Amino acid sequence: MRVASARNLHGHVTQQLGVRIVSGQLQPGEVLPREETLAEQMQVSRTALREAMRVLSAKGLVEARPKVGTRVREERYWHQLDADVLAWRCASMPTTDFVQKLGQMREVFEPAAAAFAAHRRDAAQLKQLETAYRAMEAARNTDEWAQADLQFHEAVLVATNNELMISLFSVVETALGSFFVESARKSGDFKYSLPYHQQVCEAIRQRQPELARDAMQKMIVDSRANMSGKRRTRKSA
Amino acid sequence: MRVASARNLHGHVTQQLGVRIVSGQLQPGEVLPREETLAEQMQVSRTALREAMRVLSAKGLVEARPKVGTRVREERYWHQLDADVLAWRCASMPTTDFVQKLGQMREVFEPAAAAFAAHRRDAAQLKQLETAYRAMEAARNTDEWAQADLQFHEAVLVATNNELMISLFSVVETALGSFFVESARKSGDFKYSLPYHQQVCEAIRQRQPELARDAMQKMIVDSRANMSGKRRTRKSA
DNA sequence: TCTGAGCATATTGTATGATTATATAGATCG
DNA sequence: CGATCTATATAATCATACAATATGCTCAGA
Repeated sequence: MRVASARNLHGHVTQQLGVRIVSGQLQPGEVLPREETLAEQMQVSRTALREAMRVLSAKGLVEARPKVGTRVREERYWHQLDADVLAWRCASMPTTDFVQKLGQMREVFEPAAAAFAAHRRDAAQLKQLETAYRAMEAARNTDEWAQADLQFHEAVLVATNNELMISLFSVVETALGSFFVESARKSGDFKYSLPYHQQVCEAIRQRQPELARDAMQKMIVDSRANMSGKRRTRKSA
Repeated sequence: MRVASARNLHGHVTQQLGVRIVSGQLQPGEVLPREETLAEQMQVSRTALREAMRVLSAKGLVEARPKVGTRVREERYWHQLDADVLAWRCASMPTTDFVQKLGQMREVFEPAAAAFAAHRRDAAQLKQLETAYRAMEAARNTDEWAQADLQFHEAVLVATNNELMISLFSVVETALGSFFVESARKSGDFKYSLPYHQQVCEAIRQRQPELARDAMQKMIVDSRANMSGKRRTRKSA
């Protein structure tokens, strides 16, 4: 998932202001300094500042009106599923509370996605899935594992043939990504969840939605327990 | 959910270009005319055009690079869960296929949301829910019903205390909204789903997640059958 | 002929100043 | 006291100039 590139100047400005808003440094309701002043403060032209504001406005973070100024909107208007908003939030408040909310999202739609995938997958999508699975089997270290794992889950989502779910996965997974690798690193045996993946893969191959759903469900519950520090149950088949 | 207002000039431009891209009139890979030319074609200044481009770029629809120009990105990069992208899509391709995908999303996360709500709701949130339910009971026509229905489902989502789910609901529901009222209008007895709502409400009140999940699930399945034209089964309690 | 460095060029990126539209608050009139 | 009109601050739009940056071409050298 591409995130607001810092390559351009307005990208920098967008990011800076975005973080300041999402982190709470700029409170909702607060009106920002007028364009000219703020541009001067940030050492950029009004053009760059305005383009940044336009983006923040599109993300629901601010609202600009003539005469009154630009004010920070309340949280309920923020586009919480926007990749940038999510990233800024992860950067500024890495509270376990927020990670749990992301985990809840996964827990909700990944098992459902596995079921849909078992319904609708085509041959090419199954092949992608099996390739990812074999890469997980072959992984020699946590990095290889994490990469293959991500591809596996992405393959499941792609096989749903529902681009809305793919997009949701992409957003949530990117936000959770850093925690996954950390989790894998903490775990002594990083391949402990391989049997679950095998079951999911097999169920999708045989077009058995309920089996796929259950296997995915168990995998996530176990993964969650592992992330929260609890010792996993060793499985070998 | 606020959508790109057409109040501002760049809002108009954003919308026009957005629709042209999402509808396929502008194909992925295609490079747009250079800023100066395009601005002239659309009878706006380069400034307004650029601010629109910046927004479209933030939504993943286009990518601009010096010397090469601005090109339409492939669909997999589009932010499919963006409210505007979704709205443009609904406007340009009202195919049943896409409506089904939206319905799948609902089917996945609304029952889960009901279960979470039963877990985590506080007193105020329950009150909101019950208020919405009574409004549904009291509805005298399809418009009142549709409004109360929306408030009911929103109250369930709010009670999850997970702003990511709230946002997802807000986006999906807005896109589906027009189809709901149409569905209610087509149905002779628009209150046929009231018993399901009662069950959901009661389960959340009693903090019984699984009951809430099941009731919501049944409601959605039934609603879906109704929308696809099949005659509903008359229920009275 | 092939290869790579460097230069020319087209396009977006940034900056600045001026003008217009708009919403708020205050003044004025009934 | 209330409604309407006016003044004004701010964002919105426009026009123009200049800077940065990729791309592709040219041309020297092997």
